[in-house]
Amino acid sequence: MGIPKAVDVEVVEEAPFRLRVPAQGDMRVDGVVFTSHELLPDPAEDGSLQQVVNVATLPGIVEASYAMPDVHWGYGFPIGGVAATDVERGGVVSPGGVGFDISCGVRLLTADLDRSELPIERVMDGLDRAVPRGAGSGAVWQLSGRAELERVLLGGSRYAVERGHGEDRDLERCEDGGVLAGADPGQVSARAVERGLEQVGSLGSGNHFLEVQAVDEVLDDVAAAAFGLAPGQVCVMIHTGSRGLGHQICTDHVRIMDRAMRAYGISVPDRQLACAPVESPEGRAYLGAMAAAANYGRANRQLLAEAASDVFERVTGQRLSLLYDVSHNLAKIEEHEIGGERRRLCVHRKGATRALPPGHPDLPPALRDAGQPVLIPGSMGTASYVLRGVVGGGAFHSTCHGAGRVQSRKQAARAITGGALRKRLEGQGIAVRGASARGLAEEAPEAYKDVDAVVAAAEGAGLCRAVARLVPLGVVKG
DNA sequence: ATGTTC
Repeated sequence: MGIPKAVDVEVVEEAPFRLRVPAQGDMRVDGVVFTSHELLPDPAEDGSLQQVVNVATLPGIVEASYAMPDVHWGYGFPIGGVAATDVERGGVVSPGGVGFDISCGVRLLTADLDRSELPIERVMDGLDRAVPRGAGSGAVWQLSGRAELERVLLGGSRYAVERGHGEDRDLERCEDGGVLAGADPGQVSARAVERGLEQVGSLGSGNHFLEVQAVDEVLDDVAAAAFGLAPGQVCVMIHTGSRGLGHQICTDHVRIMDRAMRAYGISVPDRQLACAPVESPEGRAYLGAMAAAANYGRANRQLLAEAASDVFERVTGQRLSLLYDVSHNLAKIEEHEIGGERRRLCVHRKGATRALPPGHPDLPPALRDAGQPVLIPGSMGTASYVLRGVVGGGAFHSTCHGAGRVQSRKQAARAITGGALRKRLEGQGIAVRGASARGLAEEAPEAYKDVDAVVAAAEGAGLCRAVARLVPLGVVKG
């Protein structure tokens, strides 16, 4: 990824948890980072602040190039970045603004059980057998060919439910009702299809996980009651995305846009920011393929949730109930007010979560008064959070997505062995299943920011409110 | 994140 540029940018702390980088040079808007100086990665080692500056040069960008408190270095755009472009005024879409794991996201399910009555080892043994994971193949579904895969790409979670994996109520609890409109399977390459055929209903590797958790602390009584969360309650959190299919789609369309940019007269300070106007053949092609990958990721989480629910039913007699499913890697066409006018924007959220405020019409009735649940997976062995959107938030109704890395995978693996980490987690009473030693070491908590501090910064910046803090009882890792 | 280097 190269060496970070010596960043010579002015950073003004204009409010608590709000740093501003005034526009200079080719920047069309300011940069705004919702964080403190303490949480901001060291510019000598991490290029994310320079990436916030680079994103501010994109054609059609409005308001600001935003970054969340968990910001760190990514491909082109920072992870934790939010950028919106005005579709009718030459605004671009950039695959790097979504990332390689298109529609990576989180689903949280609740069990009507207290942690004291959960036979955790038996549940974990069941999950160990039921959850396909790791870099290779193995999945809940085996698709017969392109025709069947296209039903997944068009139907997302709804298709999984139609096939008997879940119930209609689940779809109300999914962003966009479980299906992102505008999917165009014709823009998905043969290679992406090939990679996708054998991975629907699989966890993957890296920071993806399935955790059994318990509510440690309720921080907003009213919203927690609306979400069905109580102290001691058992939950299941699933963090995964669109696997090799989404990765291939990103690769394919970065290449297409890299070649097309010149024809549109677009120049960017970093090739990884390859982009095209939303209203161009290349822009539409990417958004159609991206929506297809989003639906694949949603079906993936739906299938894994059903597999986990089957395990809970066998072991405890109780099925799981879906609280919410939301992505943190997506570009969406949304309407927002800019300078007193409703504008159609392409909102890129990369390692950032949509956080709709109470009363928003896109929320289902059961969640409308409380606001959208925002699901924040912590690093392994640490807390996770449920947050909610707030009226008057910021960054086009967005907030953080997780703890955010501070060490590379290589650095983390050098610092601790997988065996030592497993022992430590088990010493903390956390059951670990099926993780490779290397994979475990790469995900060591010390490789991440403190999720409590990240959430405090997101709240302090006024982006969201904390509803509940969850702690892990057992983790299934790829 | 990723058939972890087309």
